[in-house]
Amino acid sequence: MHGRNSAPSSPDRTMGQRKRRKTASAAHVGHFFHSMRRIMPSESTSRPRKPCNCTKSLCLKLADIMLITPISQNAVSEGPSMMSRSGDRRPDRSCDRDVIEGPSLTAFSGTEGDASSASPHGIFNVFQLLSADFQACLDRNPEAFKPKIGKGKEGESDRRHSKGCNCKRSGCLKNYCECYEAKIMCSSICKCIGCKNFEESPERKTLMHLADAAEVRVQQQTAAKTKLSSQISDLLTRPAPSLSSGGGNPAVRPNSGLPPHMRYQRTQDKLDNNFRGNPSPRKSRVRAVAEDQKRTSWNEYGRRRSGPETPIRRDQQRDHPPGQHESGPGSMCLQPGYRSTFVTKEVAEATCACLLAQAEEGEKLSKSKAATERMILEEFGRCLMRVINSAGKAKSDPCPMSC
DNA sequence: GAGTTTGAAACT
DNA sequence: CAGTTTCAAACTC
Ligand SMILES: [Zn+2]
Ligand SMILES: [Zn+2]
Ligand SMILES: [Zn+2]
Ligand SMILES: [Zn+2]
Repeated sequence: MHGRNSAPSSPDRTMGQRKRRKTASAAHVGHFFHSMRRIMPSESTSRPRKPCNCTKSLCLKLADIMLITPISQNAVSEGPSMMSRSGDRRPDRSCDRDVIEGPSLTAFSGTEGDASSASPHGIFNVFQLLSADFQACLDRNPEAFKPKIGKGKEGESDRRHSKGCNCKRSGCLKNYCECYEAKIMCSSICKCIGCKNFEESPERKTLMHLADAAEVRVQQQTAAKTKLSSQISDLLTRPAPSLSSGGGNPAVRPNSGLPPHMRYQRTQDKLDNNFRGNPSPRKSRVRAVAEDQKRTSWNEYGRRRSGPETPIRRDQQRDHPPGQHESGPGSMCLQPGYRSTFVTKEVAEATCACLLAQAEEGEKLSKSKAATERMILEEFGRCLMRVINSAGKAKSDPCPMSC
């Protein structure tokens, strides 16, 4: 049935008559092995491969099949049924691209040794219950199970494409190129035209640098987001601090463990300062802040906050030593001309509206001043969370606030 | 998401 | 071997 085939260059056409001429090719096999890697997680770090989307290529789609049916139940007589489609076309290369990194044959052959030494027929013995399509594949191409690119694990010299690429228009610097996709240089066996994928290629170096920079950027972004999230959740879970000197539990130190710009008392100072120009003793402070916001543009607001008549308090002086920018902490989006990617003017306004709503709510419910301020701060924390989540999704939603 | 580009493999 | 066809993935907008 699977006797050694003649030359690979002379395909056997007799078998095609009985069961639709479709050939399980090296492409199929590559797909097959990567499918098996998902099923048999013998490898330490075998990231799952995305299943292919072949529809017309006679791809066997073993990823799906094997996940449903145990290998032992894939009767050999049912070979044709394993074919995904009944077309009469050749297999496609796409699945073959999966084989670039090379499957770990030891996982299937049960033999020790590296992948390159595993014999195709050893593999075949393990899976002899598989369909005749695989037998045909092996017969047709004894090299089918050999990875195109040596894994080069510790040894690195064998990291080269077994056949070389034939790129003509990609410069071998896009993933169209199998060499580039495998993160290796093109070699002398490549027949590419206009290749820029060699060690000294300036284009290649530029590309590598860009990729590295992008990677660093992503890492920094992730780290910053994580840190900010933890800080905010810390704030939200903190017990309500006392605002007045005699009010709270003396054992609690509300400011401990928070960076200066997030300490509660400091924030309270900001509220006070924001409001200092309009000191109506009758109104509650939060109410006055709200009214201030209502009739003041954001630019004016920001400018006025740092106006000349602002009384400088001692703790503010600590935060803003001479020479530092005059804008208060957390007010970036309020600075004239500053444009934040995520804290846009709309976001800032929406945030203030949310805070105002909390202020009014607190007043309506006759809450204490401390309780109302606490509500406002917690609302602020929720607003920040929304901004952070919105930024994480990197959507272009102009206003992540939903209040 | 739709449309285009690309190169491997099958085929002639 | 070269040229063509076919295909799904990579890429672009
Ligand atoms: Zn496929
Ligand atoms: Zn190439
Ligand atoms: Zn190459
Ligand atoms: Zn090349």
